[in-house]
Amino acid sequence: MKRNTKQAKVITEVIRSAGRPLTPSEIHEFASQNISQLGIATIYRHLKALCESMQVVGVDYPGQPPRYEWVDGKDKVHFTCRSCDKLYALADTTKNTPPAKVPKGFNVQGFEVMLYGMCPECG
Amino acid sequence: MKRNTKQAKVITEVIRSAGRPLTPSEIHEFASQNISQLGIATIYRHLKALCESMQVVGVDYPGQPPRYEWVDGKDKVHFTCRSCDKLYALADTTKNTPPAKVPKGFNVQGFEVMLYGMCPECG
DNA sequence: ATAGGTGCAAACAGTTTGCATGTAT
DNA sequence: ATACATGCAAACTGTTTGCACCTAT
Repeated sequence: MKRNTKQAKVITEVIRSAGRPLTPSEIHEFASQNISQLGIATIYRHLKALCESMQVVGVDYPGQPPRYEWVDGKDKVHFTCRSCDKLYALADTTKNTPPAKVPKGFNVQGFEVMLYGMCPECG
Repeated sequence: MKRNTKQAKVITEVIRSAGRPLTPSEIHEFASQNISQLGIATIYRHLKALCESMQVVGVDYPGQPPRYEWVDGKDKVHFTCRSCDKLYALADTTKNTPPAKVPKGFNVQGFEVMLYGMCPECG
């Protein structure tokens, strides 16, 4: 994706300004407010490219659709509410230290933490 | 799934003895060695039931197919190799303490850690 | 005997791909 | 001018469902 097209700008901006991980169809929905006729395939093509260039990262949780969020080097901790299924990005309080010891031979380059429980709204 | 059928026994045993998270088609493949004609739908039906009864848990990682593993109260830390894509279940060395602080109002009931990097075979 | 489980095939949802058209460079 | 991106629709993959048959209770 080397060209600075209208679609590229809008899709990137939607993900960057969301503040939380979005599903492909959420991204499509939001970006469509600026570009009618926007095809869902274009979303997937940009997501793939953005993931490969490490600007966007996927966040998966069993039983939920895959989501994607902008990488700012901070949000590696997520919280899923067991009641309302909302997914929150929390500040990384672990200071880039992997929160677990690993056996010899494993070389840890990055990590992700998923917490689950009850969010403030669900109590 | 209240009945103790041949399929239930084999599927449960495959997951329990695998020692690592398996994809639905891996489970199907292994269980088919004992039961020919085993339908993939039966795998999905049992996986759903086992997840609901908390005996099995899903492990998702972006870009990879969903996997399922037996819950033994220990394996909450996983390691994905960026080179060969194998997924390892590591011993939980965090002693059930969530490896991150959360804002007020969030009630953490459980957590999962995903590490990624190079495994001994690739590294 | 009967409620529940199974296999099969069809339906479904999410994602990817082929192709003709459009557009940034 | 040309190589790349887009929209559309068709193809594909993984998962779920409807239904007739089977089996553990």
